[in-house]
Amino acid sequence: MLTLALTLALTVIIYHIDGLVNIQFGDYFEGFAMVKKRITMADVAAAADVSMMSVSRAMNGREGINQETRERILKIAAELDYHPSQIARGLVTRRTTTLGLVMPDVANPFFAQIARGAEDVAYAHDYNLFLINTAENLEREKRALDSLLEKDIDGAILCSSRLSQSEILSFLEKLPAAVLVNRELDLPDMRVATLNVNDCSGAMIAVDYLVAQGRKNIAMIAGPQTSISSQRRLDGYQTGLQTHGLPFSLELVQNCFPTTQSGEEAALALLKRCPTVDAILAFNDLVAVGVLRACLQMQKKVPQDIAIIGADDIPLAGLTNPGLTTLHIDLIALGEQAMFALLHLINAPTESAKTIVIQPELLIRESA
Amino acid sequence: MLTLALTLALTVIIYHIDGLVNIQFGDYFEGFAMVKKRITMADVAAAADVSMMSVSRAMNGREGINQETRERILKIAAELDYHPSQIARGLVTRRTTTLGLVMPDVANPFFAQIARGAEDVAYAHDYNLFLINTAENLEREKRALDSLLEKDIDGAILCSSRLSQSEILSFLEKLPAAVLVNRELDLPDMRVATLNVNDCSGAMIAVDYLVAQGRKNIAMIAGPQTSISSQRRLDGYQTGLQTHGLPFSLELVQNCFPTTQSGEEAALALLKRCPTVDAILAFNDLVAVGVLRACLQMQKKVPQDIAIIGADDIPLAGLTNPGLTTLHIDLIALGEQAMFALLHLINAPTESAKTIVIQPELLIRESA
DNA sequence: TTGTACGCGTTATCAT
DNA sequence: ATGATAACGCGTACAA
Repeated sequence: MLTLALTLALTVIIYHIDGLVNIQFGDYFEGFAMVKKRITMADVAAAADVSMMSVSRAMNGREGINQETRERILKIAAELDYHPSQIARGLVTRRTTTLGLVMPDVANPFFAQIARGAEDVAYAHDYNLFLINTAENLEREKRALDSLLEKDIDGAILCSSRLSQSEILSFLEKLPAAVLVNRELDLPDMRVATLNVNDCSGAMIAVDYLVAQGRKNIAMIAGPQTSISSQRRLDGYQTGLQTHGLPFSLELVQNCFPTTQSGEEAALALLKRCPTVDAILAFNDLVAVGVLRACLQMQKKVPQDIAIIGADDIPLAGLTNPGLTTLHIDLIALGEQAMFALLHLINAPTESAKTIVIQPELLIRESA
Repeated sequence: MLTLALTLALTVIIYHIDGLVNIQFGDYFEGFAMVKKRITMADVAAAADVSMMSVSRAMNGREGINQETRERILKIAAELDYHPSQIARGLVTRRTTTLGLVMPDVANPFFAQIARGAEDVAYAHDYNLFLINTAENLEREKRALDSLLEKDIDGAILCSSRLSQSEILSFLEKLPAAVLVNRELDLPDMRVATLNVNDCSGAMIAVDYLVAQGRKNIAMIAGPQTSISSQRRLDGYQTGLQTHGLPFSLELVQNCFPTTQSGEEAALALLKRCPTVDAILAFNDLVAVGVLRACLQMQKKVPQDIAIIGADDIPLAGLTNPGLTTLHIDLIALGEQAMFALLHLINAPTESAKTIVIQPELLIRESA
């Protein structure tokens, strides 16, 4: 009964294959649901009474076809609502106009902004983007990368990858192109660009500023010890202290996870351990907000008693009270740049690896 | 010279096709870079001295193959690091284990959280997710959906789609399954589930609470007029006022874009127009933060002079000072639920459309 | 300018 | 249990 009722609405196309008459229904079943049949190049060719090659040439804007026939074919294709199967095309061309975007967590505004910028540029160039969350989980990252490879992506952007150098390399060698964000490459590869924030310099600038403001007891809430950018910021912090003849002590450094919650706990611990601290450099803005809350709890006025400087300038940084002084980088632009670099590698291969470094700028609000 | 140097490192595989001897290099060039050759099923079959069908059966865990041979093939496949081409498989099976996630803006924490939840579940079920940003641009949304269709996705989640009902329907009929978030469907379809927040009820609850707190002049900063959820919240707001015998006036409603900036401007305009307002219902938390800033500017104490209630409970809501009282919904869980619903539609088709409604709960912090 | 034959890597069908 | 062959929808190479 069901079948009958549905069948009535079907269009029937009759065409010849190998001398046989084939009757094909316009729609087919998928589970209990009816999916509109996909129009193929053969359908268009039949309707336009030309060969599939002419349709192919017309659709892809290739040479070697009469302008009239091209327009006629295009018109018919549009009428039939024909959309070429990228998957069939990919099988033969080995290009899928599909890219991978791999990051620890899209819910983290830092990465969300990057994703936004990257997707915008990808869209503008007719590429689709696979979103992968690794959740900082190494196994998950590896499995996800394999799945991308199985889908024949043309390239990928890896953000803050946890993979070892050799794991990264073995992934990259199966890919036409890739961009590494927040990660460096030991062995330069002409198919791989790297894009890093100059965290070290940023931290030094922050220390300079704090010293100029008369701060003498500058502490740091660092990120996870595995985080490359945290290591670089710690470096800059130490160097900054040295430059100004300030003593460095491990007591002044507290690690935490890159969350507000964890930042708050770390700051609380730090402030109890070193009550004389008058400035705190935070791993990033999320952590800085945690520090802000800790100060509030400890009845420390910001910036009077304690100055706070964050990093990244996520939107949240401009919304706290007091507003967060932070090391600004344009994250959406960063995402765009990463995608530009990737597309460039894919479409106009260079001879040497590109190394992009982004310089953060101190954005002074109220917290320092 | 270059070619020569590289050629030395290549593995050479010789096999027979149609009686011809074919020599194929282990790697090939893509631009100037060398991509490791993809191992195919034929390679594995040759290495294991079986037919491709046996390899297929072994890899897919199908019946009809000797346990010993299966294990032998699997071992060889692993040694060769063989990964089946999902794209070739998709061409024949019409299933790509690929889904679409369409939203206005991943950089908006509301959607970022949903994306996070959805990706987690998709990953757990071995699906890959295409991320699409529409930027609230109708043309872009349509083009992006077409590109997804061309890539043969198995299904999609559409968040806050701007498409007309007929446009949505014509998209859906080409898809095996879909989930609509923040959007309803006129015509029930067994391949489509809808997932909506009960915004109307949420707004009513908020009004109830404000009235119970003694507020008498409750205004609303609504979202864009095209936003369905804004319309629903406005509905609840009006009904709530009526229930308590409070007068409704268009003067008390101000529309804005769903950003903090725009919310701030709208609140400023509203407060100048109606200085006696003692409570504001905001379209969402982003807007509510804008309202908070406007109050700060106008020297109005929150919640003493003015109470503010937001919506969605994005992470930011818990970080402002004062903390934002808001209509809480678990956004990550929402994303998970949407993805569960989609996978269910794909793998276990139901007979009737599923309509999921999420009930927000008032989360009282300090702003009201 | 247009068309034919074939292959991309896999699964389905039907033999054996 | 295993294999040969034909699709899937398209582009490339070459022929007409």
